[in-house]
Amino acid sequence: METHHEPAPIELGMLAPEGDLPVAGQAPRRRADAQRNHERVLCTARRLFAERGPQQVSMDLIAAEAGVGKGTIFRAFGDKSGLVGTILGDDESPLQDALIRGPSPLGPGAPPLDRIIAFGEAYMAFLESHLDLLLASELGLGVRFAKGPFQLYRTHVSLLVREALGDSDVDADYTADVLLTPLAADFFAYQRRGRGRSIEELCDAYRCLAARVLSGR
Amino acid sequence: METHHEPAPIELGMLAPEGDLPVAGQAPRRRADAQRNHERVLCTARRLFAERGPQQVSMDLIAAEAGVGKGTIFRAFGDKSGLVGTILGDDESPLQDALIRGPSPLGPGAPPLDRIIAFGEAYMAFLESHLDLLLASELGLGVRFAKGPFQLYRTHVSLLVREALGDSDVDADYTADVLLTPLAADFFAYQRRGRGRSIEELCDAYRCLAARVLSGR
DNA sequence: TTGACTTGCGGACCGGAGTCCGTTTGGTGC
DNA sequence: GCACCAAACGGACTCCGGTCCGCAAGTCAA
Repeated sequence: METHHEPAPIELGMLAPEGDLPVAGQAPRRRADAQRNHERVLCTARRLFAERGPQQVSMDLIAAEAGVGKGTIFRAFGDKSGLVGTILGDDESPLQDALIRGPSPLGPGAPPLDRIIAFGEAYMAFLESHLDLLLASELGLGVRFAKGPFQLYRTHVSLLVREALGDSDVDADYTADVLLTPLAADFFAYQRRGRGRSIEELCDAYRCLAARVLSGR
Repeated sequence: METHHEPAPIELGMLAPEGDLPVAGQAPRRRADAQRNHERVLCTARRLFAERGPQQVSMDLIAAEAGVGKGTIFRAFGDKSGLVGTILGDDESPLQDALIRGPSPLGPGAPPLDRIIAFGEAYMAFLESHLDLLLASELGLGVRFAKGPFQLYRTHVSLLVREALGDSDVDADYTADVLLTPLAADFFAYQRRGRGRSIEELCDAYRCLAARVLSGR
C-alpha cells in the first residue's frame, strides 16, 4: 500500500494516481522513524477500533498503545477523522478501482442506470461492513461533502446521471447529490439501526428510487 | 411563550399542543428560580448565538453571562444541541402549525405533490435564516433523525407520499426520508456555501426532484 | 567521522463539553 | 414563623480533541 502525504496533514485524496511524492523531480523523502511510527499508529488504531469501536477509543490511548506521542499522530493524520479516513481509504480503494476499471455493470460498459444501481449496492455493502468507522469519520458538520472519496463518487454519479438524462434540463449535479445521500453513513445507520431495515430492503428501495429519479422527461 | 419540559432534560417535542404540564391532574409545578434561570439562559444564548455564531459560544460563557452555574444549563437542556434545539423549536413552531392548520398548499387541501413542494420551499426559507443554529443542533452523528421536529416532518411527508403514490408498491417511508435529505442542514449548507447555489436554484431543483420521485408507476 | 541542518518527536498545555455532589433555596404543612 | 424536604444550584472536576514548542534524532555534505 502506498503511504500518503507528507508536508501538511489532512489528506486522503485518493484522486492522485499513485506514489506519495508531490510532483516529479527529487522526492522529499520521508524519514525512517516517521515511516515506522506512521505504520505503528495505523496498525494500533485499526486494532483498537475493531476491538471497541471508534467512539470508545481516544487519541491518547492510541498514542500510548502505539508508543508514540500524541503530537505525532496529529501531525501525521491531521485529526481523528483523518486517521479514520486513512484507514477507510485503504479499504475503499478496491471499490474505487472497480468503478473505473472493473467489469460491468460496476465498471464501464453498462447503461447508466444499471451502473448507478450497481454502485449503490456495492457501496451499501461497504457501509454495512464499515459503518462505525464511517460514522466516526463524518463527525464534523457537513464535512462529509468535502472529503476526498466523496468527490470521486460525486463525479462518477454525476457523469452517469448526465448520461442517463441526455440533454434534459434537469439539474444533474443536484440529482447526483440526492442519489448519494441514501449512501451517507448517518442515513444508512438510521435506516438499519433506527428503523430496522434489512440491506435487501434498502437495496430494493434504492433501485426503485434511482429508476424514478432518472425516469427521463 | 410557553416554556417546555420539566423532569428529565432533552425535550423539544413541539408535538404537544401547549402548556408545560404533563397530563392533567396536579401539575408537578416548576420552581420559581428554575423558571427564571431557564428564561435567562435562553435569552442570553439567543443573544450570544446571534452575535458570534453558535460555534463560537461556549457553554461556560453562556453560564457566566446568564449568571448561573454550568450545571444548571445542562440540567435544563441536556446538552448544547438541546439548548440550540429549544431555541430553534420556538422559531419552528409557526411552520409546524401551518403544515397542519394553515392555508393551502402548505396546509391541507392541495394535491400531495403541491404540498410537498410547498413544504420544501417553506423549510428552505427556514434553513436559510437559521442555518448556523441548525448545523449546531445536528452535531451528533445521525442524531438528527432522532430529533423531535424531524419526526413530525417525516410523518407529514410520508403521509403525502402515500397519498401521491396510491397503492403502488413503492416504499413510502423510504421515499419520504429521501425527500427530506435535501432539507438537512448539512446538505443545504453544502449546496449554498460549498457549491454556491442560490435558493431559487435549490427550490427549482427540489421541485423537479419531487415531481420525478413521485411520478406514479 | 563530524558538524550543520532539518524533520519529526512527544508530552505539557489549553479550551470546551459534560458530570458530580455538597450546598442552597423555594415550596409546603404545621 | 418554623421546620422539613425535594428540587435546583453551581462550580470543581474529568475527559478528550487538538496545539505548541523545546528537544532529539535522522540525513547529508564535506
